[in-house]
Amino acid sequence: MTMPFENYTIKDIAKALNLSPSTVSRALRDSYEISTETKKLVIAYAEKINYRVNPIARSLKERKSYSLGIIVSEIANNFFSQVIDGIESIAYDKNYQVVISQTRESADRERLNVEHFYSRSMDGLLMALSSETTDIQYLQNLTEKGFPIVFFDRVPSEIQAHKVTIDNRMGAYQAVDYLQKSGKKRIGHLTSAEHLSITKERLSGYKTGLLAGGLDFDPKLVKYCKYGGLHQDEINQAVAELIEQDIDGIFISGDKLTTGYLLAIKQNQEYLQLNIEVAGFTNSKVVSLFTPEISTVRQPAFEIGKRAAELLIGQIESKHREEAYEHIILGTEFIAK
Amino acid sequence: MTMPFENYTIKDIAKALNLSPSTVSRALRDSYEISTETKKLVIAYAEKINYRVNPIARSLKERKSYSLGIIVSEIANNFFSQVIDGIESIAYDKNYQVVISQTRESADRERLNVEHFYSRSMDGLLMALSSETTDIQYLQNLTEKGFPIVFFDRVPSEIQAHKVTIDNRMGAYQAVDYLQKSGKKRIGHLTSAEHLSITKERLSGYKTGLLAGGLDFDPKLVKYCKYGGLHQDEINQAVAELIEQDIDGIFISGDKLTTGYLLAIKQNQEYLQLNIEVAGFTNSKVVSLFTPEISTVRQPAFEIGKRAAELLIGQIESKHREEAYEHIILGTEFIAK
DNA sequence: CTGAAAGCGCTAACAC
DNA sequence: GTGTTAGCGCTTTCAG
Repeated sequence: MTMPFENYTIKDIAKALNLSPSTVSRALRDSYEISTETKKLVIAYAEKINYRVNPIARSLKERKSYSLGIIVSEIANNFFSQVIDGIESIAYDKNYQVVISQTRESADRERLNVEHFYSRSMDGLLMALSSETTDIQYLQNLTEKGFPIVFFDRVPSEIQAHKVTIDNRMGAYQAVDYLQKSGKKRIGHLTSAEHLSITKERLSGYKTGLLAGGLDFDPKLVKYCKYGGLHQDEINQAVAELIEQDIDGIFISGDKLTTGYLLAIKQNQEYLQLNIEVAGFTNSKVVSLFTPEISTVRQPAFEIGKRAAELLIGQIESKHREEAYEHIILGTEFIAK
Repeated sequence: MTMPFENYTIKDIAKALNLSPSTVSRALRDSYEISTETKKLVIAYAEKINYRVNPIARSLKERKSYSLGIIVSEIANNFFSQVIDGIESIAYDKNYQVVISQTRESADRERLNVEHFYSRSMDGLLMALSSETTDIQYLQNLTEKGFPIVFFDRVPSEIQAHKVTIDNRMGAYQAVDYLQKSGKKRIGHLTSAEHLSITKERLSGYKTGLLAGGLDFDPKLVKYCKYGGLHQDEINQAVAELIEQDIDGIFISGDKLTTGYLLAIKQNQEYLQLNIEVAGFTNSKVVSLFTPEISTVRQPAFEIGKRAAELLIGQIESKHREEAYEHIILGTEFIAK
C-alpha cells in the first residue's frame, strides 16, 4: 500500500533524473523552454512518486497564496452560508482555497481578521461589513494600496471597489407593498444597525411602500438592532417596543432578525394572538415549516457569492490596477405566504 | 493617516537599528539571549512601523503553518456550523487560523480536500467523514505517518486517533423510548448511510428503545439515506416508503434529515394528516417555530468543537508522538415537544 | 534547451 | 549578547 503522498521536493526529482531543479520546475510548469521529452520524463516521474508542490514555498516566492479570505458576521446564517457556497463553487474551479472567518458583528474582530488575512498573504478578500463597523479608513487604505477586496451585502459607499448587492429598495418595497395591500395600517419595521447600507436602502423601500398605500411614515415604528439580531435579547427588546405601538404588520430586514422575531413572538402567547402579519428577509430553507406563516424576501445568495468571487479573482489575476469598479445589483424574490 | 501595515521585514528593522536580522528575530521572539535593552528597542520600533511577521516565510522555515483544516459535509448545517464555532473559539485563543472545506458528502471531494490541506502544510485536521466514505486507508496512512487528525461525529473505528463523539446509543434510545411511551406502536427510523458509525450506534439505540416498549424490530421500518439528507429527493423517497408501512412515529437520525422529513411531510396534505409523531436529531435553533411540533435530540455541538480543537492542538504541540488516543464521548439532550 | 545561482522572509546552528 | 551564515522549497534571471 503506497502512501498517499510523501514529501518529495523538486530536488528529489532533479537528483533522480539527473537534471537541475530549475529544469524540473520549468517542466512541471510546462514552460516553452523545455523539450517535450524532458517534460514527459519529469511529469511521469512526478506522478509516479506523487509529487506535490509545496504551496508555502511557492507563495513565498511568488507572493501569491491562491487563497481568498471571506469575512462575514456569522456562518450559521442561512444567507451567508449560501453566499459562501457560491464563492466556493467558483474558487474551487479556479484553484483557489477559501478561508472563512467570522466577526460576530464586532468591528474589532473584523479589523483583526482583515489584518490577519492581509499579513497571511491572502490574495484578496470578500467581505460583508459587520453591523458595528463605522470606521472604514483602514479598508480604504488597503484598497487604495491595491489590495483586492470585493464587498457584498453590507458595502461601504465611500470605498472604490467591486461590489455585489441586491436591489434592497425594491425588495423592501415589495414586502411592504404586500403588507399594505393586505390591509395593514400600522406596519412596523425591524432592522439592523442604522448606519449600514442595507439598512438605509431597505428603510427607503419601506417608506416608498407605505407611501404607495397612503400610509404615513412614523419613526416610532422603526426599531434598529445594533447587532443585527445576533443577540436574541436585543430583538426581544425591539419587539416589545414595536408591539406597544400597536402594529398590525411588520417588515423585517434580515435573516437572523426574521427568525429572531418569530422566536420572540412564539415565547409570548399574547403576542402570538395579535396575529401580526410578517414579511421579512430570510434565506432559510425551512420557512414553510414556520408557524405563524410568513412572507419572505429571498436573496440570490449563491449567485451573489459567485459573482463576487468572479470579480475578485478577475481583479487578482488582472495585470493592471482596475480603473473601473463594478457594482453588480441583483434582484430579490418575494414569496407571499 | 498611517497605513494599517506596510510590508516591513526583519531586515528593515535590522538596518534601521543597526542590528543583525537574527538579533531582531530573536528579540521579537523574546529570546533569553537578547539583552533587555535591545529587546525594548526592537519591539518599540517594530510597533512603531507596525511590523508583522510574514507567516508564509515563517511556515516555510518552521514547517508549521498555524492553520487547522476543518472538513465537514456542509457548513449550512446547524450541527456543523455550531461545531465550527466551538473549534474557532479555541483556535482563536491559541492563535491558529481555521480553514473550512466542504465535502458535500462526496468521498472524492473529501480525499481531495484532505490532500489539499495536507500539501498546504496544515498542522492538523478536524473532520467528520462524508456519508459516502468507505475507503479510509489513505487517512490511516496519514495518521500513521504522524499527521494529526481528530475525528468527530462520524468517526472511523479502524483508525487510531483522537475522537470526539456523543453517546449516540443513549440519544437514540431516549428518543425512541419517548415515542414508545407515547403509545406509538410502529416507529420508523429515518437515517443516514448504513456504514457510518453514527448510523450504527443510533440504530442500536433505536432497537433498545423498541425493546423497552416490547416492540419488535422490523427492518422494513428503517430507511437509509445514502447522502445523509443532502438531497431532498432521497428523503422524499424514503418518507414515501415509510408511510406505506403505516408508521405512527418516527425517529430521525440527523439534522438535515429531520428538517428534510418535515418538508416532505408538509408538501403532502395526506401525510400531514397522519399525525406521525416525530423525534429527531437536530441542532436547529428554530425548532420551536416548526409545525408539526417535534421532539428533538440535541448535541452539544459547540462543546464537541471545543474538545476536538483542544485535542488537536494538544497533539500538534506535543513533542512526542501520542501513544494513547482519547475518545471523548459527550451526552445529548432530549427535548420533548 | 538546460544549469547555476540568487533570493523570497524568516530562523537557528555556529561563531565570536 | 550579537553577528554570520546557511537553508526551508520554490521560481527566475542570467549564462551558456
